[in-house]
Amino acid sequence: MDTSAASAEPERVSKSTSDHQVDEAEIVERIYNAVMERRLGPAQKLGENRLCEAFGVSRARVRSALLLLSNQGIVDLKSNKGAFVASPDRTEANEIFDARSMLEPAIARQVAVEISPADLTMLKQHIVLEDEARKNGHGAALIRLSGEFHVKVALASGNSVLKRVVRELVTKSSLIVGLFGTSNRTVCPDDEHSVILNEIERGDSDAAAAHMFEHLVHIRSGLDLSAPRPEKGDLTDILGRR
Amino acid sequence: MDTSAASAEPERVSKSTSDHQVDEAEIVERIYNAVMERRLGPAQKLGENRLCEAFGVSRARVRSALLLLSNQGIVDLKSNKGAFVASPDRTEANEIFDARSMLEPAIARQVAVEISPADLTMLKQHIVLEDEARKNGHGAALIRLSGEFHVKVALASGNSVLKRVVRELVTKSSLIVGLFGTSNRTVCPDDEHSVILNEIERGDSDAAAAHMFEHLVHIRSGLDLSAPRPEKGDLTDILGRR
DNA sequence: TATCAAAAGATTGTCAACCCTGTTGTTGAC
DNA sequence: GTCAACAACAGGGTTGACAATCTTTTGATA
Repeated sequence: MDTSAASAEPERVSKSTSDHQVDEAEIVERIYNAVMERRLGPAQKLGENRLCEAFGVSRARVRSALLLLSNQGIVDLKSNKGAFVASPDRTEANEIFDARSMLEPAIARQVAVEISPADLTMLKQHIVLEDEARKNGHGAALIRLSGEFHVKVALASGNSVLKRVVRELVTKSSLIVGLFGTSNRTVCPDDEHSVILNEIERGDSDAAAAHMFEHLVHIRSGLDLSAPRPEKGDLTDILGRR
Repeated sequence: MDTSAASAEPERVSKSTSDHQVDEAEIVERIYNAVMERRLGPAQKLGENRLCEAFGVSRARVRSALLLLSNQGIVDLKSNKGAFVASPDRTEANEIFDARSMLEPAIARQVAVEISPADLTMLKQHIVLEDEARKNGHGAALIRLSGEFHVKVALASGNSVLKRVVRELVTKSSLIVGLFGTSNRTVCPDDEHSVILNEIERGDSDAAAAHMFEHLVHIRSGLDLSAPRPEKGDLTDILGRR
């Protein structure tokens, strides 16, 4: 009884106004969010038929979406065996955080130099949302919001390419934290986000970049990459079957 | 992009000698290369049926490949109208080069700090290839190699995530240079690559990062941001079986 | 009882045919 | 002569069935 994927179906309005046929992008989006909120865990199987009835679409569409997700490294597509949520190993975890440590401080610096009032408001509101989620004990939402902050900073750079890349990296980071995280506090420590945002608002680009780097170091330090990966995967994969 | 295709690929000798079933990855690869070598120009139409006969595969496979390319921003997928090679506008061009200016100097710096002898050899050999192509007047090859140098530097970082991102950015840059380039010399000026490589070999990380940044500025300065123009060509000739 | 083998069941991979949308060329009215 | 409506065509979008592969169950045998 998994069904941990988004089970809510969009209103099935006949076809008069906005039927809003679910397309690949939406399926990708939903799975993305499910991963971000940890409702989907690493190595979890994504059967095509399950997804079909979950989203109410045909298999072809599900397969397209899975192919896209595979291309982004969010799911592993094993031939004749099916789709599984990606299960990054230590190497990949390090690669992703190395990449983030290269990119995100530079993005924060640029955003601190020049940010539009609208984007600044957006980020401030995001902090409010985070605080509310933290206060109300909405764990899943907080996890997702913590990741989204980084995406929104990239969005504030006005560079859609950067935003896409960061989004991908952040999503994989969610998987990594789920696999290697040592405590629940490791998601995004305390209120570092608001500190960074303050520096962005002040235009202190050096501080913003430095703290973004620090922030990533903190997240990373909450991981235990020495531990062997928990075996959620298929036993046949682990136990050979060669 | 690679997914797990690097693993076992048993020769599927179905009925003929070297039939070699082509999969999505190969179609993507070929179109990638065609774009890198400018055999495919911006806004060029990629009809599904044409591609089918060009590659000798079914439509479903072509559609999967096009979806992947669309997701990477290499082709535009217009509903009920077909697939077209992407035609980046000024905004996107700036975004891509901004992203490259953020990433690639940082990568060059890291590579200069620590590079394996094997990777160093690989880069040196690449420079040799570039020189040969330049000397022998192999324009298309030189164009592709010029882009590939940047990908190989990312590869030398040992970070497959970075490599993927850079590869995507470089490919789009090929489209941009094809659209906005003012002369043939703008591809990758002179021997800046070998200069950068020397600094990497010397371990002069600051110089390597600075020159990589300069190098990107040079490429960018060779662009003239004005209206794009479409091109033509026969797909079967360009993409025909190798 | 444990092990192996074979068949049944389930899931994925592939393909071909059908349907719908957009385009183009023609015709007829103003 | 110009424009609008309509019909024929081409092309992409969708669906369903079928084939190939893997997993599980079942049964026989040592």
